[in-house]
Formats: sequence, structure tokens, C-alpha cells
Amino acid sequence: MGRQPCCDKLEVKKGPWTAEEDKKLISFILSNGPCCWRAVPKLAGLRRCGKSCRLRWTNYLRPDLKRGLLNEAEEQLVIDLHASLGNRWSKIAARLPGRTDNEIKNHWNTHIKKKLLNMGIDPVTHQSLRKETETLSATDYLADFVKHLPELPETNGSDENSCSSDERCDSNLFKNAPLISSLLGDDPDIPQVDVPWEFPSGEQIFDSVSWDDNISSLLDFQGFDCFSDVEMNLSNVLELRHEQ
DNA sequence: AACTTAATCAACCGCTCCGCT
DNA sequence: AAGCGGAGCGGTTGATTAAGT
Repeated sequence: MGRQPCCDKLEVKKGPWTAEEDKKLISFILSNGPCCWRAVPKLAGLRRCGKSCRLRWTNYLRPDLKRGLLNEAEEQLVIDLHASLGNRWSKIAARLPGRTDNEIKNHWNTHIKKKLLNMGIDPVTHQSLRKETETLSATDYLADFVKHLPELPETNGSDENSCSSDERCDSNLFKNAPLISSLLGDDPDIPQVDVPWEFPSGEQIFDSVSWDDNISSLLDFQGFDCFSDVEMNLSNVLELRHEQ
């Protein structure tokens, strides 16, 4: 006797949420509060799994969410927290108001991890990756790096396999390896891995604004131009929430 | 302009945790 | 104490977009 599935998989819709679905969910949650997720889809008139509704609300629709990339301070905080908490994204997210575990996890995997690696820091242990290599000379390090490059097919001297098209021979290969780049630079004896942190120019849509500002921005941002009924409920809900 | 590759992030899946009976 | 069910968590997938050729 197995456990009942959380929802009828034949009946539920999957994939990206439509604006209409978002509207229904927001309207329902604002009127009734986020409770009993299993019942939410039915009560809100959605053909979605309760789990999916919860995720959509907590990760995307919640009015107290910030939008846009994590700023430098937030990123540093994530790194610090990760060093002590590990991959406990929800715990980390709890320390960053307006950020979700999913958002932080994604940001970690796509941005921070790479930055730490570029800085010579192991993103798992937060220890320097260069412990073993920092005593090597630059030449030894370079030799060690090249030795560990993936094996490539033997060349037979023909043009199509010649070095010009070979990744191993492409100087661009080193462009993403700051340590190697620095070794190839002016002062190879002192590897410099001071890679600037890149922040795409995306400005914060929601920076440090109030809950009330956030929700009105949310409604604007989601492009719901027929939201007057929700907005009418909104101030009541907000007042209730703030009183609690 | 067309195609390919890489990057991003919303959403899903399966597991664990925890409260209730 | 054991079993059940709902909620939450973390890992992974896949669609979309951007960048490169």
C-alpha cells in the first residue's frame, strides 16, 4: 500500500505558469492566506499540483520578494553563510530578506561558484585550491596544468587535425583561467588571481522598499491590469499581516 | 542571417522532516 | 511507538535567452 500521490498527475498541468494562473493564485492567497497547499489548486480553480502552487508563490509571486541579481553585500553574505551552513539554501535564504532558497541556489551555481573557482577557492570547502600548487614555480604550475588537460586525439599531420584548430593550442583556452593568464602575464612568479567581480548592469527592480511598495510594484511588474479587485483586498490583507 | 553553444533560472522530482492521530 | 500525510528542502532538468561563429 503506497502513499497517495500529492495530486492526480493526469489532471494537473505542468510547465511555465501563465499570467492567468498567477492571477488566480495571487488572488486566492491574498484572500485566504497561504495555507493547506494541497487544497489550494482546487479552491483557486487551478489545474496545478499543490506543491507547484507553493513553489510558484514562494519563489516568484510572494510580494515581499526582491527582484534582480544579488548585490555585492548579499553575495558576500551568501558566501559567508555557505561556509558555515553548506548547501542549506533555505537556512541561507532565511538570512536574506526577500530572497528565496531557489534563487540563492541558482545564483550560487551560476555565479558565485565560478567566481570562487576563479579566485582559487574551493566552493565546497571554502579553502584555497592552490595549497598544493602555491609552492610550485610558475613554470611547474603551467606544466602541471597542461599535463592535466583532457586527452585529445592523436594528430596525423593533416590540416583538419592540425594545431591551429586544436583547443589545446588555442591561446583563448587560457582566457578563462586567470591563474594561468597571470602566469603568462607580466610577472609569472607571482600569480595574480584578483579577478574583478562582474555584475551585469541589471539594476534592482525592488531594492530596499517596503512591503506595501513591493506589492504594488509586483502588481505593476506582473502586468496585471485588471487587478482592481485584488488591490481592494490588498490593503486589508496587508494591515492584518502587519498587525500579526 | 542562420546556426550553434553557453548561460540562466523557473519548475519539477523525490526525498526527508515533522506534526498529528 | 508507529504510521500517515502535508509541507519543505535540495538536486536536477529543460525551456528560453544571449552570445559567439
